[in-house]
Amino acid sequence: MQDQDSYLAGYNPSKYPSLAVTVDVVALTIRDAKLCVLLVERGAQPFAGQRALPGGFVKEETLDDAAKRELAEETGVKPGHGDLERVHLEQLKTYGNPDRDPRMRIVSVAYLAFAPSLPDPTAGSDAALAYWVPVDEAKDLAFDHDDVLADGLERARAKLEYTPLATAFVNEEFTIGELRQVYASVWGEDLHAGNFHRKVLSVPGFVESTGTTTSRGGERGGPKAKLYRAGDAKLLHPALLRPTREDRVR
Amino acid sequence: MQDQDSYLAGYNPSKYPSLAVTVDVVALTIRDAKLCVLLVERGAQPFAGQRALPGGFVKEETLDDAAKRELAEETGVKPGHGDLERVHLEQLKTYGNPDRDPRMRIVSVAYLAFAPSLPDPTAGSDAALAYWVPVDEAKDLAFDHDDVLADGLERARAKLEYTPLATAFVNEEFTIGELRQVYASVWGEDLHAGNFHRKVLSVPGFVESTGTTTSRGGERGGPKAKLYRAGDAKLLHPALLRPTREDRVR
DNA sequence: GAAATAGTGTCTCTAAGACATTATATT
DNA sequence: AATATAATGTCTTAGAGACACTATTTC
Repeated sequence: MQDQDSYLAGYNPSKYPSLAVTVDVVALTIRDAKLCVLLVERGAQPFAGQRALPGGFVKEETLDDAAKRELAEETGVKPGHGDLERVHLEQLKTYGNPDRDPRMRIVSVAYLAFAPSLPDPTAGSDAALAYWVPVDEAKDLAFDHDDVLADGLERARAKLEYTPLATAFVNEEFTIGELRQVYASVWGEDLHAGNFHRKVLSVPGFVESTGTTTSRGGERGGPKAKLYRAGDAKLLHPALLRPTREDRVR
Repeated sequence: MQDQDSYLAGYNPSKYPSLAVTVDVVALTIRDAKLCVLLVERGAQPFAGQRALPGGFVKEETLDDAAKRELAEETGVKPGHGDLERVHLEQLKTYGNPDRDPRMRIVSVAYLAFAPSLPDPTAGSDAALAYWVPVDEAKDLAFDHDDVLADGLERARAKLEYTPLATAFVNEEFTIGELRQVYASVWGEDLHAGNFHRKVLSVPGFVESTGTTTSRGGERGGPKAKLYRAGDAKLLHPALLRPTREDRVR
């Protein structure tokens, strides 16, 4: 065996088979009350015609910056643009099985992004073949991206429970109903409107009132709703737990 | 911009500065009621004389296997040995800042290991300079390992709340008091014995009774304790939350 | 008016935590 | 005997969820 010291001192890069590090991004947004993921279409082998998560090589930059850059490139939204400022980005997991890419060894650091509804990438960007796909239609992705997406979805579902990240899916000002729709879309099950409302307002720092209301009621009736913005809490306490499902526990 | 397809097709490894992928392991155990981490001593520059997390280059193997191998090498416990079978290992986070190693770009995939008390590495292994250190004495580590350790500790503390992983720190058969000591050591605060006892037994699948008891009572008195083993739950429901601290929330 | 939604009220049940108590073992 | 620990009991309070209800808005 070698300790960290000796293997670093004796390392000669040319002795090792070449290896690359990429970032892949599971970018999630909500469109039409459905949770959607950003996918790109592959043109060439391997996996030609299949869809994949957006990603690319890591350059002379931090991993976080590489993920930000890839997301900006694929969505066609320039960094610095207001829309991207509000995107939450966090590292998800790293995938490095030797056979995950048939051509060479590629270690991919996956990121998870939560975004409010963003413009369609195809409109006015150089990301010709990127688009938002409802997550339940995102199957048979290239490489091991089915696994990456599944891990990203589970992380997103769990994070809604104990962090205020649901606010990353809505506009800066939002109604409690819109927030509830985020939970329903991500968790895939409806929540009781009354209880949800009371619960959200009772968690310290989750949301704070703007003092204003929407200019009109719901599309099919209902009163004007009060508007809120994200509060200063980093963790929800007490948490907002998913309806218990026995099969998640064992 | 490039989509994943074109950059892979056009990639020529020799064009890029060389880059290596390593795994580093935050291996935690409990010794003397204190949470300890496995560290190795560095002999050469950079960071000579400082301590670091055990780790090494990823070979022709999965990342998980690389972490298992490194842990076995540094602890001097052979894979296949009973002790290592019970070690819980999970991926923690990947660290890839361009300047984290002064010599070349190294992307390190950190792993987190929970182990029952293992033999001292120095005794009878080739890991001459590895030893267990109480986590509050593990400061000024080499590279960015202070950050890695901090992330690992926070992950461990959080995981005790909603998973049965505390059982990975104790023997196959254990008493409720031993389990409580794990929580106290990892969280750094004492727990109320009576309430903890009732709580653990009330969570379905957390522990199951062996029907036996310890052969003698506590060192300083007290009745023989019933023995338990880990149950089949993968998640604790309801969770065993840390005593609330306001500063964790904002 | 019919229908939908916002927001509140009420009730029940579970669970957390403070604290007390009993039993059993050790030195 | 003194002390420590295991295990259980009791009480209070917070919170989750079911459900009802009112008010307000749209079509």
